[in-house]
Amino acid sequence: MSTGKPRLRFAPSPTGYLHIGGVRTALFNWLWARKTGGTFILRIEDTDRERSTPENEAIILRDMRWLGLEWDEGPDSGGPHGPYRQMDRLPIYHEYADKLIASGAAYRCDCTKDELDAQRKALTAQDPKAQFRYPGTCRDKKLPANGDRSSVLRMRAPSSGAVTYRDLVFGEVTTPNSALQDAVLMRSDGVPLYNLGAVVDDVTMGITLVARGRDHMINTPIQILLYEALGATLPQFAHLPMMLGPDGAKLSKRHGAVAVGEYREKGIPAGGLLNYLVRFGWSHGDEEIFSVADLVQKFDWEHCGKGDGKYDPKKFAAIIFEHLKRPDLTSDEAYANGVVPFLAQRGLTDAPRAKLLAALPLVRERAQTFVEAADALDYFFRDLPVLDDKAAKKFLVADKASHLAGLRAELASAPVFEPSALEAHVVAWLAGKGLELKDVAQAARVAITGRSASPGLFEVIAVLGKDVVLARLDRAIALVAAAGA
RNA sequence: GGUCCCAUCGUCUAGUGGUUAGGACGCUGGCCUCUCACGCCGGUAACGCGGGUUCAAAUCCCGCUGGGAUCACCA
Repeated sequence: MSTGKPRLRFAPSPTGYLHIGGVRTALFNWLWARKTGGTFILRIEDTDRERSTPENEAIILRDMRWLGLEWDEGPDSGGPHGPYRQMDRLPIYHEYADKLIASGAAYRCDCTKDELDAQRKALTAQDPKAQFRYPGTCRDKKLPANGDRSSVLRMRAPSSGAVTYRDLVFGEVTTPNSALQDAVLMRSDGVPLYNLGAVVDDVTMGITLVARGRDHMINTPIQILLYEALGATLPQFAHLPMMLGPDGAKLSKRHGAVAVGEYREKGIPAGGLLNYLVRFGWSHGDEEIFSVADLVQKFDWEHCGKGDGKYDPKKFAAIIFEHLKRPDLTSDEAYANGVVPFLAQRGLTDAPRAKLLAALPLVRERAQTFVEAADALDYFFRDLPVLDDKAAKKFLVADKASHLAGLRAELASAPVFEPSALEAHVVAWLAGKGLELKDVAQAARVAITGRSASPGLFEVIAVLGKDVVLARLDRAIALVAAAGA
């Protein structure tokens, strides 16, 4: 605050895994903090004790790190405005609750939930369309601030007037106070509810810009009233449109993967995931593909859209593929790091780094995920390729035997083991026999890769090296001979 | 139902009074080719409706319709 630099926060609730909708919110906050040289804070809102777990918190932290959305202040790293876990901040909320009571902005209410539920039920029985609102029973009871623990804290909501604020994406938003009611701010057990916890934390942590999902927009007027009651400086607000499922319903598991962890396990690069998410509600002219560094430079609030969007798996796959194809977005080193765990899953734990880096370029434009890349890379790292039955039956046949033997001899005598030279060498030999490349290519491919589809034959041969290729051809020649016998 | 919000191809979007309404994904026709891909060229497809304002409206205003959010001692 004193530095004048923006302070932003992402405040997930550890009641479940990190959801990609949440990531989008985190990303926008993080981008703005990084672009402006501000501070990005991770705050854990764990006041829902029934559903919050330390395991979920650990998952959120792990996934945020995997995404590269590092925080400057947070529950594990600490910072000058901690603690960063709401259940560790209870005394702060109590202090602010007392301030609100003292100023008359809030009061204690000892109506029980059962009483209120009964009233609600009675009302709806009488008029099904009526909406129950707290009748203000305890408004003027002047219950002691720190007395009976069975009382909740309620805000004294104004019934007239209106709250207007300027949203960075939605513009001016006005809500009449008549729509408000005396909302509960703190439970009878002394744990704050969302509106109180968020406001007190945002005030005490010096948050200058609150960017969150549009589903929170309804809370903003209440929170603004609280800021005013506390005499605190208002932050700016930016609400982000919703990301829905392909059918327009709330994005959920039945639409596919929603947990960040699932994307990692499927071999999705983090940068690609972020690229897809940023395009949800933000644009930069016709540009679609961005590195994280691009985004830090280009992101702004002016070009955030207001309309909700639907998640599109096809578009998602296309953006991911783009990141996987382009070395400027996923460097060879990063690609290698990304694919290594999936090679390990196939038992290929000792793939030599140099060979991996040499083989990668052949696979990039053929793999939509690191999982597919590991599959495409498989035969580079086995002594002998796993032969695909159908491919072998079709192409490793008797009438190819002499071609394979001839190819073996040509490769054995090839002066340079480099793709274009190899191709020229082989094509020349074939031409002498009145043959074309396609007459031997598939048989050779199956012999060398075990499959009927692969990157360019000579590129593969060059990466594998002469000894390996000759050995594989020898095995195939032997197989053909055995089958013919 | 109350309150708030939104509305351009199927999807993500560009567009801020004058454009043949652009791009991307998808779908599709073709080219390239040792297989599979990549790539390249082309096609398909949108301003929800109705009123205004204006010489001129996808762009501004109003209404309608449609969609979403929210109305807990969840966040």
